[in-house]
Amino acid sequence: MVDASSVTLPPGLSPASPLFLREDEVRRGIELLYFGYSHMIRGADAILERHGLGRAHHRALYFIARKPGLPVSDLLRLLSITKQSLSRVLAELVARGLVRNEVGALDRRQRLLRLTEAGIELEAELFEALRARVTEAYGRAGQAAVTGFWAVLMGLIPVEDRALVLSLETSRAG
Amino acid sequence: MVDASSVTLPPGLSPASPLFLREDEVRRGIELLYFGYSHMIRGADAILERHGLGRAHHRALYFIARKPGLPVSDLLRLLSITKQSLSRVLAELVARGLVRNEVGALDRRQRLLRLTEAGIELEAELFEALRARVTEAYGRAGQAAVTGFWAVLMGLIPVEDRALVLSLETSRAG
DNA sequence: GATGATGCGTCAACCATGTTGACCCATCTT
DNA sequence: AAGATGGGTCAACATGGTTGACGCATCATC
Repeated sequence: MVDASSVTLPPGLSPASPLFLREDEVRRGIELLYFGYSHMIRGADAILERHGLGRAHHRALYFIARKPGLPVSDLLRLLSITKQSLSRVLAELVARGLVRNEVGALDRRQRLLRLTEAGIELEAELFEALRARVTEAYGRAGQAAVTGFWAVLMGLIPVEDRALVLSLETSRAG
Repeated sequence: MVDASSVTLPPGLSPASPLFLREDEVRRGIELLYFGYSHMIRGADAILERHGLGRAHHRALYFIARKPGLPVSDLLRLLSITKQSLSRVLAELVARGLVRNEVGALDRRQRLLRLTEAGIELEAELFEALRARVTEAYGRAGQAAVTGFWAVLMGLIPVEDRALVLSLETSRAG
């Protein structure tokens, strides 16, 4: 349990009532999730197009940036796609000099993925597009709302998959 | 401003700190949105497959169920796809007897979309799959969290598009 | 009442991104 | 030495999107 102070609501949006498990409230959540997700993702499309890349490339770049040196198998699990599908994306990113491929030190069968300098630069540009939108939404809604946002979303993830998501968190001392 | 009581966090997830606009907190939001959305949507895949339908059909069914009698143009705006793409989906739904097509009363150029009895039944089944997941997440996180969840997501939607989302809300007297 | 704009449907070609299935190689494990 | 695992690759195909061009019925306007 965590104390939440206050949540600022955008105009037209009423707060959850005690009957927040009714069908209408569920549909509202589904719709907001759909539109919110769509718009956030769309925010990077212009940049991607300028570079001749698609959303699949963006997802791969994002996770490689997030976990530099992650093996292909980890990326496969994060993306929930087949290796055939991923290999096409990865091959293009490598060909464009955005991603690099090292042999694993512990297990030489593994291929550890990293962004090149150019890759880091592009991912930063893509991230900035998302960051602008997310911090705007965070800031307007407030700290308490953000905690609630996280809590509901984590609850939508099956328990057995949560460790994977938490594994992305930057470990920080303190 | 709305008072929020308390938010229950899943294990492993810390609440937003006063520094909740930092890069790490933004990335966490992006990731939770990605995984939460993906898993929610995936929850209907088994039903869809049993009926030989895809996610595109699901989206169309969902919005037609939500706004019975909506014109094709509204559905196009909700889905953000081209009419050529939608017409393929719609034609299949009509052929399967899940969606019906009326001529508009005010404007006879419009085609107003409705679910048939079979369509209503299927959509209810699909909705139930999502509802189970969403109410579970809502219930575990708590009412205050849900309000925050909505507030952040609405904030991610560009102001000019929010009316469209709000137009889906069931108007309720009182 | 002709003219133009609008809502919708359709043909065709193409693109992005996913799938299944089969097969191969290098490397790790036992 | 034998088998399991991580990864790459070829090929065929599915899904769901795009652009562009065109046609028709209907509405709105001068």
